[in-house]
Amino acid sequence: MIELKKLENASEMLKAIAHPMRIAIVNMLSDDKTLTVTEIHEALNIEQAVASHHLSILKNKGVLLSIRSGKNCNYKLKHPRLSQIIACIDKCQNEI
Amino acid sequence: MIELKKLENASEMLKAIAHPMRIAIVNMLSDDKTLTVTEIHEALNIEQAVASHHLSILKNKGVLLSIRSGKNCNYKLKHPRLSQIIACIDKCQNEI
DNA sequence: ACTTTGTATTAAAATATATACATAATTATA
DNA sequence: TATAATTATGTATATATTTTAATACAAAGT
Repeated sequence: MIELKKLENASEMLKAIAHPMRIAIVNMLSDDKTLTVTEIHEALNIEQAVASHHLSILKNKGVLLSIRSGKNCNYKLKHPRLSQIIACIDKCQNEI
Repeated sequence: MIELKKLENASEMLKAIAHPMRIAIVNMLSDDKTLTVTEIHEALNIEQAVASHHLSILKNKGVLLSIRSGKNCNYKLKHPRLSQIIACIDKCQNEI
């Protein structure tokens, strides 16, 4: 973690997650779950284009990967352990 | 993690960490270590004012806390477990 | 009081990110 | 092929963050 390239890569990944809606998305996809764009935009009550936009950011920064299945596009965590980040922040928020 | 306020708070904290230099700072402070502004800016080869700026962002967002001791100001992680976030990203980067 | 050392703040310019809306592209089916 | 359903992209505007440089503030020693 000394090299600048690695630091920059790590910060890109973290920056991708560091948005309220994108945290909610990563959280929904914990436990190796898979969801479509429609399922996500309906669950979060955001417009389809907004959901698609956030999903593409997460995909481009290596947080998610997508698998198309007919008309649908299924998204899931590229690294299942990434949901630990949300859990970690959550614990910190609940501390005294 | 359903409430918007909590999501926003979590994203603020993650955004604070999501910067190459600030990741390096959090990493330096793992294992409950304590370092002064001077130690940090010299170790990272950045200007004093830049280090101070990043440290104040981390402090304001609840990532670090500071204890003044004479002329020096010692910084440490508010929640030691936060260094797990760096470790987690690091593991993801080293995966196949 | 003056100087040195350590830390923090400010302002301005450059860069990046977010938001909203419209529309395009892709796939399946009638 | 026409159209309906699902997903992706483009554009414009607003907002936020980063960077740099200068300077201010605080504590300690002379």
